[in-house]
Amino acid sequence: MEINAIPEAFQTKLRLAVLSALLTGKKNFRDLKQMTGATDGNLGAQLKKLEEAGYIEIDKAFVNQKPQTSCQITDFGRGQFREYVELLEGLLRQAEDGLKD
Amino acid sequence: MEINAIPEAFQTKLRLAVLSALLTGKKNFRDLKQMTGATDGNLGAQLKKLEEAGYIEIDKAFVNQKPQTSCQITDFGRGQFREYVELLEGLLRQAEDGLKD
DNA sequence: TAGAGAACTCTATAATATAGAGTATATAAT
DNA sequence: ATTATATACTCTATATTATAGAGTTCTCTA
Repeated sequence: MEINAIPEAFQTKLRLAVLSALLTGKKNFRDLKQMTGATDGNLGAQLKKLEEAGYIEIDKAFVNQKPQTSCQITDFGRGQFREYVELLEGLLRQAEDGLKD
Repeated sequence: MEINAIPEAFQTKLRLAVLSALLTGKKNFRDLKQMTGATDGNLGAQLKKLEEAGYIEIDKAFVNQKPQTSCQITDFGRGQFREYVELLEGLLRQAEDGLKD
């Protein structure tokens, strides 16, 4: 991953918060809404973007007679997240190793 | 730092690229323009935002009879960068420690 | 006095995040 | 049967913000 080509997934609070939440396991729409404080419309829109980009999978089903949308991060999404963190770590390390000026 | 309150500085390719570049030392306007591929107007605008937010310091002087704008990251900026990386590292670690589902 | 280079400022446009209203679907209550 | 309720949308309008690009300022040089 290049610093000049950071994926859009990491470029808004909301998408990043969703991905972060999903790192630790499946979450449903309701959970994500509560965790992020997003409105329905916005959350739906951003989830769709993350899905289209291959970062998450969305599974729709009826649970206890209620519709339930459950989301999970894909291997790709997890990998991209790791790469992103490693990129930033690398930059920080470089800087702290004293390559100043 | 909270996942729901990621600073704006980290929310666009350009600002993040500028901060990254400055981590390893001072850079002037020209350097940053070349490194990021940004246009004058856009770079100027984003530098201003970073400065207003206290992430960078901008120093204007004449060098070799030419105006030279040199930018450096502040301690605050560096600290925020580190916090941001640590936040993401923490999330990743949590996830990899097997707190799945 | 004209020209060139650097680094803007300003403004218009484009892109996109967000809010909120309305909608579909399935079930439960009356 | 009809109405109500919950969930999770879709759609559209608005607000925000990044970006491009033209024009401007400042200094020096020829």
